[in-house]
Amino acid sequence: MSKKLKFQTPTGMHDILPEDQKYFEKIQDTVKDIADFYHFQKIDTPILEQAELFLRSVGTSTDIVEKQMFMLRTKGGDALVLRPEGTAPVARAYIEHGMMNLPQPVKLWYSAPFFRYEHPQAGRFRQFWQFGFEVLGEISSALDAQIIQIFYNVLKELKIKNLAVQVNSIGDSACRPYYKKILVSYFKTRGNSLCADCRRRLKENPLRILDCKEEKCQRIVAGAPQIIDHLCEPCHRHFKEVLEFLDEMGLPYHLSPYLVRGLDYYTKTVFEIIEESVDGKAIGSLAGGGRYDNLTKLLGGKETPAVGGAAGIERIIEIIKKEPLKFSRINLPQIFIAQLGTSAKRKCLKLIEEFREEGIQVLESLGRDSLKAQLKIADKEEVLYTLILGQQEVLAGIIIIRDMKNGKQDTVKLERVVAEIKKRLRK
RNA sequence: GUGGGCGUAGCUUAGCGGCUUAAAGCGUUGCUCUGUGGCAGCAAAGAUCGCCGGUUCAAAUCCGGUCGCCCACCCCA
Repeated sequence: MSKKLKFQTPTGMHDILPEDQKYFEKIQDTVKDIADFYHFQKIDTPILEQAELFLRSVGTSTDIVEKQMFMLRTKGGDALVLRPEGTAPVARAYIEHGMMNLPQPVKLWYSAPFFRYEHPQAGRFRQFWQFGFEVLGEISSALDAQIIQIFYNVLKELKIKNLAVQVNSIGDSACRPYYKKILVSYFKTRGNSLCADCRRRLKENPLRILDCKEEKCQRIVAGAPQIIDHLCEPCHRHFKEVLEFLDEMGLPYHLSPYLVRGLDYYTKTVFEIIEESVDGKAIGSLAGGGRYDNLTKLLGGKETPAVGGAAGIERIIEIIKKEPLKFSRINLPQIFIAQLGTSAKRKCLKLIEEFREEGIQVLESLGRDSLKAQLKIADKEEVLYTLILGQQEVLAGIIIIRDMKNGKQDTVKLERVVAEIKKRLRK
C-alpha cells in the first residue's frame, strides 16, 4: 500500500544541526554577557499569543499582520498566532504582571524563535531566531542611545565588520500626521512618475514610499520633505539629544532621513544596523528597533514610554560564517578510554564514572572491540591522551596512558590514573 | 501572490544529441596490521536518478503536470 514517505522540515523552517550549534551558543553567550553587564533580565514569553495582541500593536495594515501570521483556533474558538515578533509580547507581560510597580525602568531581554508566513529567501525564514532588548518605563533619550549602543556592542563583540548604524526619528502623534499630509501632497503632484506599488502605497501607507528601491521612486524621494524638518518641539529635542548621546559615545551612525519602520507602534527614534557587505550580497538589516511610547496604551495599559529592538540571529550567523572564525573548543573531551576484553570493559565503565566525578570529560567507544578502531576515533576527536585498558592491564592493576601528540606511553597504577590525568591536564 | 534557477548515494557533483551493472570524490564500515591512531592500498554498504503521467522496442536523459528547495519582487530581523 505504501508509497515511500519522505518527511522533511516545513517550508522555511530548518533543523539546527550539531555543527551549527556552536554559532547559536556563541551568540547566546555574547548576548547574555552584555545583558548582564547592562542589567537586563531575561524574559521568556509563550510561542503562542492571542492574535489580537498583534492586531492592536503591530498594526492591521502592516504586512506582518495582513499576511504573515501563522494563525490557529483553539477548540474554544480563541484565535491564537505563532508570535511574529517580540516587542508586543514583552509589553503584554509588562502590563499583565504589573511591572509598572517595579522600580522603573524595567529592562528585559530575550532570545527566542519567531514565525512569519512568507516566502523564504536569503536571510529570511518562516521560523527564525531573534534576540531583543527592551526598556520600559523610561522616557529619557539616553536610553534610546544606549539601546543602539547595546546592539552595536553585541555585533562588534561577534567580530562583524563594516557595520552601519542608521537612525531617524519618525515623530509622534503630534507631528507625524501633519508630515504625512505634506508628504502625500508632494507625491501626489508627481504620482505619475511613481512605480505601481508606490501609487498604491500613496493611499495605504505613504511613509513606505520613502524606502522603495525603484530607481525612479528614489529620484522623487530624494527631493521629498524630510520628517526631521517637521518634528514637533518635544520630538525634535528628543532626537537631538539621542544624536548628542551617540556622538558622546563615539558611536558612528548615519542620519537616514527616509528610514521608516513597518510597525505601527513606533514613535520618535527608529534605527537599523546593517552590514555593508563587501561581496555585495546584503541580507537585510541585522538589527532594528526604536522607541514605542504608545505601545502599552494601545494594549490597554497605562501609557509607558519605552524603547527597544531586536536582531536576527540567522542573519548574524550567515555573516560570521563568511569569516572562518574558529571558536575555541573548550568543552571537548581530552581523554579517550580504549578497552579490550570483557573485564576491561567493565572496569572502563567504572573509570568513566570516576572521571565524571572529577569533572573531566572522557570519550569512549564501548561498542568497538578493536584497539585500532578505537584509536582511530580518539584521533579523529583530537583528544590529548588515550587510556588503554586490556586484559593484561586489568590483571596487573595498571593502565597505559598514551600521549596522542607524540605516541609516548606510560604505565600507571589503575587507582592512580585519575589523579595522574588531572595533573597532566593542568599543564 | 508573481518571476527565475535547480532537484542523481549521508554530502558535493558527473552523466542529460535516449540502449540498459547509473559514475566519481568526500564521508561511513571493514580488511591489509589477530593489542596501538594520523598515511597508503583494497573492499563493502549506500540511489526504485523528487513524484505522477506521456512519447518510445527502450528514458536519469525528450514532453506535460505536480511537489519541494534556492533566489528575486513585496516586506522585514
